[in-house]
Amino acid sequence: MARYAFKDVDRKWQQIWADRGSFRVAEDAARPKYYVLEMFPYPSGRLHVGHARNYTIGDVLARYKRAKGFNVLHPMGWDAFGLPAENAAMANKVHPAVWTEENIRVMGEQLRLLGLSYDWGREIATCRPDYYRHEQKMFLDFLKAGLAYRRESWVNWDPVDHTVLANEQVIDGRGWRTGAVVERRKLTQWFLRITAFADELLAAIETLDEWPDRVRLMQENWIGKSVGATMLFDLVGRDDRLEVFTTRPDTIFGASFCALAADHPLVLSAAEGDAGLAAFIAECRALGTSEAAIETAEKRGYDTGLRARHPFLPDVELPVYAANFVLMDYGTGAIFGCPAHDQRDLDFARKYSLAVIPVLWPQTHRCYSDAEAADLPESLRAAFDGDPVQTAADGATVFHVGTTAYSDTGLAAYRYNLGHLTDKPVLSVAEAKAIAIAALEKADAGTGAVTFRLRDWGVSRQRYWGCPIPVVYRVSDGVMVPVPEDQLPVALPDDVEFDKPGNPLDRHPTWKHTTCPETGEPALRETDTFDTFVESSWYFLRFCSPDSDVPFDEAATGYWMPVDQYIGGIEHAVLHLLYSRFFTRALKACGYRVADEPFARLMTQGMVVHETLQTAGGDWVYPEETGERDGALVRLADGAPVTRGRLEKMSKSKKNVVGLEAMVDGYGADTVRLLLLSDSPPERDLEWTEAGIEGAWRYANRLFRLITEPAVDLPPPGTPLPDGLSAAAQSLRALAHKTVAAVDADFAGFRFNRAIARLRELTTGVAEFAPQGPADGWALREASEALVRLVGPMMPHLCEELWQHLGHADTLLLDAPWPEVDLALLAEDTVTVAVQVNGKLRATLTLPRDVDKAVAEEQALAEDNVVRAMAGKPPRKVIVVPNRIVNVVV
RNA sequence: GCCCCAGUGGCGGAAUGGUAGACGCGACAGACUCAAAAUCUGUUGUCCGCGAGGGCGUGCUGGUUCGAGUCCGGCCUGGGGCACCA
Repeated sequence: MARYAFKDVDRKWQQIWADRGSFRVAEDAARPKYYVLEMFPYPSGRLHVGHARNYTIGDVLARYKRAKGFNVLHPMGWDAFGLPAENAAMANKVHPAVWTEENIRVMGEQLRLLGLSYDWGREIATCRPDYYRHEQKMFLDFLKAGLAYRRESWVNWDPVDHTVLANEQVIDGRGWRTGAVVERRKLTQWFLRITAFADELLAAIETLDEWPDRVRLMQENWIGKSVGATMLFDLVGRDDRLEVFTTRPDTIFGASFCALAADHPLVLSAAEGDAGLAAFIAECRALGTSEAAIETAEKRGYDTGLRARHPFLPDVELPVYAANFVLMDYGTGAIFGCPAHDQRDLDFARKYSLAVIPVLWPQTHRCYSDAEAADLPESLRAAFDGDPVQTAADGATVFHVGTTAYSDTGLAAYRYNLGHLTDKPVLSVAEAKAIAIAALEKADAGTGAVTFRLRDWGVSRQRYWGCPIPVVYRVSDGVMVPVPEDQLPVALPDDVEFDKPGNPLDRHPTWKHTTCPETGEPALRETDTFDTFVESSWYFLRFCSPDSDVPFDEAATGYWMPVDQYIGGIEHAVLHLLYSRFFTRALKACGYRVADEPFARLMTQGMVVHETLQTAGGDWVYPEETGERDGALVRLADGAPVTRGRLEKMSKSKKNVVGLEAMVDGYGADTVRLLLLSDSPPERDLEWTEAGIEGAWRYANRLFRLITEPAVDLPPPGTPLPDGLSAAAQSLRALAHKTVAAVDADFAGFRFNRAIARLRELTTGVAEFAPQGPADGWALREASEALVRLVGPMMPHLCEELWQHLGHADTLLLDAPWPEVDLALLAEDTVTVAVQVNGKLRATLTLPRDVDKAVAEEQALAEDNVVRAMAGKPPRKVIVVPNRIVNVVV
């Protein structure tokens, strides 16, 4: 049995592509361009099959577009700065640069094993000075344009290591290395002014109509535009006023308290005379900086003793709480609480026994206050806890807020006609908001306002392995001075130690000591480095002109940009993609010529997941550490029983990684590629299984044998269509042409799994084809070539080999055009029509295409099974959908 | 807590509102073989029936429709994101 020698074949064609420079590209105004980009990887170590999925999808598209006549740019590089390199440095005493470059080397070799059509001449690594010096230049431009600035901001602080922790390094509120309770601490940090573009970034989402809806929605929510009002409350016994932001100014008459972030200046000053409050603030700070941690914590507050006067009801004084659920970064860091109409406020009010005052309710209902509700039967009161709207025993509809807030927006009855601000008893919430805002403005107690959830992008990191921020601080007066462009790059020093915690740049004996470029006086360098998202916010521009002396050559980006198809994980749906969209706009504001939107089309692929193995104690176990004993799976080292756990994303920590190299070594690149494309639609997670790779391997061999052992001698390539094709040959032609059309559509829509299913059907069609006469070899060649050409983007090595086998000695499959579809072969003469009785299938009919409706109806009603199902009743109605279905309603 | 996504045979999945389960995996039976592997052929949602055929079936539950896996409402379960992981 002939097997395909994948090792030789893979090596042979990779060598030929490399020798011919097949994947080198340059701008060519005569041809349409297509820029395919997969999110570049962090060089973490070895590639596993999960990485390979992303690149395989991109490669299929790149090869497909090339066959369709496009000038395809398909580059690859390394997102090479980041925390893991420093962790490795601490754990293994290896320099981050050495560790990273070694990983790049190994992963580059592994990527090459897959036969990906990259223009490797454009490879970039963001940790190299010839990349990051351009980033420093752009930062200086941002600084000049006012798009970069410094202010104080909170970080997670490990009090034992004296180091800043990433959210990832905070586990259950404790530092991952020291186990010490993490604090929030304020540092002066650099920010990029992404909020300057908040409205623009939000509005332009509408133009991204080739992005997945859910990514667009996530970005919208992230930017989080809220229209509402800022309000000013007089503070009892003080001169200053409290400013709060609200999206529901119409509920001001239901206010029963104010709540401030624990770090609000008013809280901090109140804490000076209140040890309990100071302790409360400390507790809030121990929650860390992540929103998830803050929002999932039990809602708690502390009465500051301050009292805020209601802007419209001078007699009403609201208690002012410090609260752990109010975020200092959002709005003004202060809210008023209206418990009846906000669930979180209600939970808080019930906990601290604050008033719950409904101000609006469904217009036809009777509203009960807490006091009135107390007299109601227990059953009805309990019902209000789930839903404020209930039917009383006498049939009346009543309204009372128990433990569920009423936050519907629509037409509503407003208590006191919104405090006599209007004559109308019934208003829409939108009208009521406008009335409340007008009244606030008239009373000089507030104004309409828009707030965004989006915050400016904090880019300072107190770490070594990142791009240095190119500014210095003069020692004499502390003035910040940008490093002049001609002194770039500010390069990282090589001689650093990781034996102590904290930022090695800050500890370095000499690096930070320099002179002021303006005065020559002693100065200290900024020792913070950039967030690694800064590098990935513009790498797609650098790929267009990777050797340019400027950040990017505008002629090159003018030709290649935008990226026509961007491919990456959904985990980047917000940050990376939003930062990149911001970067193009910020660059434009600095005078660079660049399109607003960097990525025209986006596809987010799912993860590759794999079975995990775990002991009862929860230890993850490598498959090779286990064995069978007495019919049970155990860990060989200690005999502990091992169970198959759930499917997880491949990761070192879960010990479920399937190495790419071993799979390519065992089955060849094309078999691995086929499995990654065939088993799931690309957006969904894909389970890697042994059975799956075996199945793909069988197909590779089947295809190899099919083409290398044809049922009949084929005419030479390019022979014109002969006369006298048999009926079997005609139907093989129809199948081939239908498959081309369908695969074309599948590729365009990223339905690779569907395309492969169709190609398997064509494979079966070719295998089962029995030539009837001398002319039939022509149809077999046509179908075989179509099959090889169509499978080619997915299994490029094997198909090049088969293409050669089909007699194409001089031209590569890579450069062969996509097959043309003969539309005349697609139309079928007859169709199968389903016949239903009352929606249930009772028969199928074979009818001429586009037959008259009356004929279809007549034949349907004549079917035995249809007659039986109608049980002698006359048809009340017959629906005929041409070429599809006849539904008889009786 | 907030936001998002997904639930279809034993498994991965297919199905412009129109024949649910394409294609593959697995399983079972058979062919080839001394035997095994590989390969090839057939069967395979489930229940009733000798058969013809029929009942049930796309997480649950209501609705729209001649017709719902698909559209709408209410749930349930699982997964992802939440600003210093990349």
